[in-house]
Amino acid sequence: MEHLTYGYLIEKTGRKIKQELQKEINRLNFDITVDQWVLLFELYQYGSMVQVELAERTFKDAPTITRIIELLLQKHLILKHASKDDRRKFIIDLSDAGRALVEQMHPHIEVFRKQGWRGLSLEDWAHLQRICNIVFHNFDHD
Amino acid sequence: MEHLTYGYLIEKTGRKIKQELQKEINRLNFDITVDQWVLLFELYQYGSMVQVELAERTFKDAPTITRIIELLLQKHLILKHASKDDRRKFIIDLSDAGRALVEQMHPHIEVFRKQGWRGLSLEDWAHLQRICNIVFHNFDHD
DNA sequence: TATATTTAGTTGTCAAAGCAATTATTTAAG
DNA sequence: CTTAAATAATTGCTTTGACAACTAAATATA
Repeated sequence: MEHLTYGYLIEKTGRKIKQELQKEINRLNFDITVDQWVLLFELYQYGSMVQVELAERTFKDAPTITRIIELLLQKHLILKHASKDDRRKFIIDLSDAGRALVEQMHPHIEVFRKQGWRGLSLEDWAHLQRICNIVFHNFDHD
Repeated sequence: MEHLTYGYLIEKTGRKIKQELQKEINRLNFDITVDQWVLLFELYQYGSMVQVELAERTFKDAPTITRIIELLLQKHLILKHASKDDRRKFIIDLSDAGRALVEQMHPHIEVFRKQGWRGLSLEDWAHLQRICNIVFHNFDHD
């Protein structure tokens, strides 16, 4: 564990969380990736959305969103239809199957999430938020 | 910024750091990626190493290391030679060009690193380490 | 010693990240 | 009103991450 830098530490931790969550999803026999889950859950929480909004919310770029959407369409978990007021836009919606999947997965994800936070407090959460947000902000623009 | 989970927050922050560091490296006209930098710097700090060791130190898996090494060889920044005592192993070394590059880049990377930590203290660093290590450990094995 | 198990490294596949370039459409400016 | 600039989404390219399957060599076991 020598002397990692904060960037290294954060990246390593994030990768670990993602990797283990993926394993858990696989163990439960749900056939989607973590990033696909994130996108579905976003739609579940905030309702149908245009692709740019999805990109902003998930901090992914437009091409990445395009491709995740492609995969979720193949799995029939979302619907994509053209916007009427702006013909450049496409509105993305959960399908019934998508909604059902989110509702089935959500409790398991919550359990997983809590397990990862074992031994940590709400105060720690406040710390983590503060630190990450400052770092993020320090790099945002300048 | 709604109500992110810790996993989300950590991943988002890590991605931001990596992205901005890459931009900085590009601005300075160094022709390598962040992950290639990490590997070079590891060799610079700890000396020549076998691929498994590089994998452990950087928390990357063997195939990823194989491929990063391939790219660094193309750029003549490292050397790869067979180990005498174990014919499965390959010893990876910095080339003179690699060493020179690290020494040229290092000060800039340090400046970048410090800029990202603006407004944060040593105590914050201790907090971050504690939190990340606990989360990591919570997922390590169970 | 012969056989089985680990270990080191490689290759292939798919998903995702980041970037540049492109198309189509909308909005702003002249 | 026409042209220029901005926006939404897509496509292509390169790198990385995770996993599975594989080869070759070393170590352990019978």
